[in-house]
Amino acid sequence: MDALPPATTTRLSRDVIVDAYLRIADTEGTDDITLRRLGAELGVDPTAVYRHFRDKDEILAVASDRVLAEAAAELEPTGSWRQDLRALHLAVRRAYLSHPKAMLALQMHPASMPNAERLTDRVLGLLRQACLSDADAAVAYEAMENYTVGTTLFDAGATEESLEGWRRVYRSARADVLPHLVAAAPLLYRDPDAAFEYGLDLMLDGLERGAQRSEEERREEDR
Amino acid sequence: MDALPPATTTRLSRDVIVDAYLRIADTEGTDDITLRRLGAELGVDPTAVYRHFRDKDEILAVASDRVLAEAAAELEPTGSWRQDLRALHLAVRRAYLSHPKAMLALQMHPASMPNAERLTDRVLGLLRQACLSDADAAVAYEAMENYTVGTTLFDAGATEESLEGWRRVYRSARADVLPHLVAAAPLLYRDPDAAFEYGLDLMLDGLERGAQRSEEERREEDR
DNA sequence: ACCTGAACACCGTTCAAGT
DNA sequence: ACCTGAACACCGTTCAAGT
Repeated sequence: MDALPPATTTRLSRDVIVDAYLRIADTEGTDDITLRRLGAELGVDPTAVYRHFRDKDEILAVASDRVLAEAAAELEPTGSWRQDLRALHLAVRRAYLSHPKAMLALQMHPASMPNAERLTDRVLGLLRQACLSDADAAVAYEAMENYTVGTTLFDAGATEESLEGWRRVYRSARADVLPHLVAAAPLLYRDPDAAFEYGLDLMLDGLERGAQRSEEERREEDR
Repeated sequence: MDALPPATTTRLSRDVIVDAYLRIADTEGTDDITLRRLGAELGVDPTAVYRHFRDKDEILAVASDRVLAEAAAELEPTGSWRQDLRALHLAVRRAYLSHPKAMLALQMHPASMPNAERLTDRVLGLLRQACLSDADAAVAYEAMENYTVGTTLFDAGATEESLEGWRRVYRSARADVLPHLVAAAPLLYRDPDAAFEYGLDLMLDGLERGAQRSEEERREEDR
């Protein structure tokens, strides 16, 4: 047998670095982490990570793929494409809410990320189940993904103060020229999750309507 | 008559600064502009703008409001809430595509921006026209706004290379485990505008379905 | 083969000094 | 009252040097 390297010596590796990044994000409540902070957590020079990753974005992208694995693990197919699409996008939203910066890096830098790809494959499969053509499924995937990612990145950046700030600004607008705005002010930004689900259901309604039409056309042809 | 200051002496002002910012953005094709670049354009020390704005974000927010004014000017109400909502969000998307960084600043820092408020008021009015309750109109506004802003900010950051990068990554996935992904690869990200419109129409379909239901319920009560 | 550490090229922003 | 300019406190990243 060859002599193994001492097990206690935790040497740097991609996994160790990503672990540290996620650990800081979880304990510190933000995933906007500098390489200097990451180096301190690892007890290593801030620039040491460049031996294992091309740049900072690559660290974030790999971290986000691991977060998506946890999101995917919660999901159990029900057989209803509508329910499954809904649950999947809610899970993705939760992942993005906890690690927005990491997700943004993944989105912007194309790379083979196994868990992200598995989720994308599932969405495309569910859209096909909803009677969409291949071309429509691709476009619908883009629309739903952009909706989920975009909305959630904003919600992750918002604070209770900033939301209250908008309500205050709108409330003090001139009611004679902007009546709808002033009336809606107290109702706005009360529950970002509810707003997200409302929009998601709107899109699912639209898809269902399309699916029903396809169904009708098929019966039309049959008789 | 009082003596006027010499008209040729273009002194710094909020308008002059915002003008310069938009001029650089338009000629340079990006609105990610440093204060040093802005100072050079104005022929002034980079820090001089702090006499007129609290910070950089305030400059961007004011600039974005002016861009929204141009977007709003194109719009002519047709009487159909669906058509008007559609045209409005397409116009907002165009504004965000040309000045994404500025729009992000507006979104994140609550402030009274007249043109942004006018557009918000119009959206809320159109949603009420679609038979939505005040509470639903507020939530639907949030959903549509987040969809438009989020999607467009991503599209603004994407390049033909990054989109092609995603297609390549997906194409080279294992077809036996991710069949939908591999099949969809050549169809994806072909036309971001089309994907945006597809998702927007999906949401409008959902709203119309809700409007029809409200209509039916009213007739139900009548008899 | 892997990590260190000084250094670089940028940022936005502050503040005392000028006029 | 308004602008200057040096300086500060940060970034991500490079690269020659160490071991």
